[in-house]
Order: sequence, then structure tokens, then C-alpha cells
Amino acid sequence: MNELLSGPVILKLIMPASIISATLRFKGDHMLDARFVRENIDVLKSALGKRGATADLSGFAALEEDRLRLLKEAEELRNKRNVVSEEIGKLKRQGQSADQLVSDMKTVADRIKEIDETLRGIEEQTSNFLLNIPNIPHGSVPEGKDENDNTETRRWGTPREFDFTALNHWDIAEALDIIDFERGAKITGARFAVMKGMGARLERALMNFMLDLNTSKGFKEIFPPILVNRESMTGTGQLPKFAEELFRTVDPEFYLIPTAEVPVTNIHRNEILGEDQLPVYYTAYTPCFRREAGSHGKDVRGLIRQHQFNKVELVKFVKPEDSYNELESLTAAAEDILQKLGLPYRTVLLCTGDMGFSSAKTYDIEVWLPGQQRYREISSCSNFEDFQARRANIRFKREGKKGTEFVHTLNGSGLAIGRTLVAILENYQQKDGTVVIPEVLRSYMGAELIKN
RNA sequence: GGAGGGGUGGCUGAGCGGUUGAAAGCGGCGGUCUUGAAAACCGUUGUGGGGGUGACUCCACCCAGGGUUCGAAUCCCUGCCCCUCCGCCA
Repeated sequence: MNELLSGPVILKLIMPASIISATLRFKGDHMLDARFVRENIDVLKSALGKRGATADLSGFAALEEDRLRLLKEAEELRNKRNVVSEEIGKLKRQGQSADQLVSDMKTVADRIKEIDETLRGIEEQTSNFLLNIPNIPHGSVPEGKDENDNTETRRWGTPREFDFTALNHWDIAEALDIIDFERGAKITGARFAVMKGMGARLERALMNFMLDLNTSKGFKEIFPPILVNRESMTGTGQLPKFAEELFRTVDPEFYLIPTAEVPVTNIHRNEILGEDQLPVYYTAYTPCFRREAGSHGKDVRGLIRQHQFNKVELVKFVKPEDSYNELESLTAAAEDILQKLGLPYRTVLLCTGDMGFSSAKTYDIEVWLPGQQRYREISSCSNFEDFQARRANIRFKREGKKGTEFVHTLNGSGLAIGRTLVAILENYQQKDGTVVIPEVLRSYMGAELIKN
């Protein structure tokens, strides 16, 4: 851990995405960040105050100053070395002695090596600092502490009136013998379940229905690796800060993805896209794996919170000026799935305190669950602006313009399959314990009713 | 798992210690020619960063990371990826 971040320093703070740098791998990318910090130190301080958070910003700035000074010195020395070395080459070809110059350059080379080593240490610290700073919220995001300060944007559908007591999905599922929590726990452990018969079929039907609907809207279907390396996890922001949320393999070290966002966004890591390629729309089904550390006692029963679940994801790479419109249409695409399934939901705009680390603006879509008599998150649609693009170095080039820019990345669940299944069981349950299959799924299910 | 061979600019492909950021060809862009197009010819054509009002100039990058050297695309080490053959295997 780096010194700036250790001790009592609180890391939650707001800082413009433009200073979030990619990692050390991309040499030279820190200059822009240093300049930004120098010129915006007051802006940053007030942003921190507003959040009631602190970080050693001045320590960071001082470190940056050192870094720039050393970098300049090293560059000058390199220039000298290049010029003199060429001279040495000339002399040698003419058969003349160059011993004095050679020994001079030996000291220069030593000094360069010395500076480089110091620089490496400093860069490790600054990079670590930057990687642990969250994205800055968009201006349209309400300020707030937690989920209680979120604002409801809209509602769709009317929760059904039951003339009997609506059951929880686990009661429905166990009666129908389509989900087996006991066996899931035996095979693996808590928060794992076995889907059986029409339950397994429904899981598969939802996956296909969602992918078919998404691809019909121009999202290209992707089936990515579900084990990824450290660089990919860093690119989308899961690492280094949220390692405790991830499952990982030991030898070789890979990470199990917590969402398809990771492999799909990283498809274009370290790439420069052509302007004519944008926007890029992807949709992907994958299993997702989450440790759910710190959620002991929450949703212990049922399918709501599992260590492994299935999800269909929507991912976009867009031009900066389009990203907020794209967020609206992305959210609409996710909502459309619920509408076609006839599931009542509401859409919520997350406040500053409830948003994810990498996001600049997030809509959560919450589906109505009669068993719990409340709305539960079933999709989360976010605009990351250039936060992920900086970390993952995803750029594009405008036609006829010099240089490159970072793309904006977005993603959203379209949708979480397990929770959709829960919503169907609870919303479509009948007094006799059977469950009506929503119209749009019947061709996938080969049935109209789930019964025992 | 065993034995070899490779990774160079948008692509093909030279270079294997010193005017090589990189030959040549193809492609792209601009121009000449043409009624227009093709062909031909001429020119141009990577990314990031620093400095300068500017002409311009400096640094880094030939898979990645270390090392040797006054000097590395070129030599050494490690990793990653690709190809061929053998073995094994869903």
C-alpha cells in the first residue's frame, strides 16, 4: 500500500475523471494528470469537503512535482547521451580515440539509472493513489449519503392484487421442485443453488429471450472468457480496491468475473478505435461470481444473493458527446425486457453516496417482488464516462483530427437472470402453486404453465 | 507435457550493435494528367509526452518487463502470445 493512502486517511473522495490515470504500464501518461492537479487543486479540495472526505492531495501534488523535475533531468541527460554516443561512433569509425567521452557517458548513464529508479518508486505511489480514487459524479446526480437519498425517476406497471397470500419464490420453487438450495449447499456451500427441470429450462429461456431481444436492437452477441487476468480487472475498476469481492484462481492467477462488464469492456483495452466504428454495442451472457463479503445475514434465503448467478449484460463504447443519451437508451433497453415480460418495476437515479466506484451516473431498475412486498434491484445501468477508458487505455481517433481521445464506456444488466426468474415466480404465481409462463417465454419454454 | 520456429509501422516484409522511427512493396491521403475514372508519375502517410507565438525542437515506443553497453529493433534473462511436430485429452 502506498504511504499517501495508509493510516487514518479516508479514501472516499471525488475527483474529476480526467486525473484518473492509467497505470504505470503506459509511460508518459502522468503529465496531464500532474498539470490537472496543479491547476485544479482548489476544485478538488472543495469536492472533497462536500463529500466529507479527505485525502493527502498536497502530498500527492508534491510527489508529482518531484516526479516532473526528475523526469526533466532524465530527459536532458538522455539527450546528452544520445548526442555524445553518436559522436563516439563517428570518432571510432575514423579510428580515433573516444576514451574520455566514453567514461563521461558512463557517469551520465549511471545518473540516468539512478533517477529512473527513484522515478519508478514515485510513480508506483502516484499511480496507486490515482487507482484508488473513485469517479466524479455527473452534475445531474443528486447529492446524498445512501440509498435513502436516491430519487425515483419513473414507474411502470401495477403490482398485482392477490386474492391469496403471495409466497416467496423459494417456497414456490421448492414446492414445484425446480430449485434445490439444499443440494446446492451440499455440492458447494451456502449461496449456491441447483436449478432443476422447468427451473433450469426457465433460466435457459430467459438467457435466450434476452439475448435475442438485445441483438435485435443492434447489440452484437459476445461470449467472452469468464476467467480474466489482473490487468482486465484493473481496467474496469474492480482492482485494486475491491479484491475481497472477487474469487480468484491460484496457479495461474486469474479472476472469476463478477460481471460480463469486465471481459467485454476489456475487449478493446489498449486499442484505438476508428470514429466510424463508434458506437460499439455488445451484449453478453455470462455466469457471474461474487464473494458477497460483508453481506452476511442479508438475503440468506432464496436466489436473490448468490455467489454464482447468470446475467445478460449490455456494454457500449461511445463518443463523449453521446454518452448521456446513450445511457438513457441503454436504460430503456433494459426496461423493455421487463415490459415484455410484464413485470412491474421502477427506475431509480442513484445519489452520489450510493453509486459504484467507477460510475459517473447510474440508474437502478428495481422489479416488484410480491413475496417481499418491495422493489428489488434487477439491473444497474451506468455511464463511466472516460474513467474505465483511461484505466484500460481505450481510445478513438476522430476523422481528420490529430491525436486520440478516450471513449466513454457504459454498461447495464439486461438483465440479471436469477432475479428475473424470482420475479416471474412471484408475480405469476397462482393459488394452486403453479406459475403462469409469460407470453414471450412460451416458445422458449415449450409450455404455458409450470406445475409439479 | 516433450522438441523446434517466430513476434518489426494499417498490411506484407527487410534490418541482427552506431546518421534506422526504421529499406522495399501494398494499402491510405493529397496532387499532376483525364470529360470522368483507371493506369502512370510526384508528394505524403504511426502513437504518447515535454518545450516554443511560430518555422521548429527534444524524449519515449520495433510483443511486455528487466539486464549488458558510451550507444540496442539488433546481444542476454524472464514473462506473454503465435506457429510446426510428437504425446495426451473434453
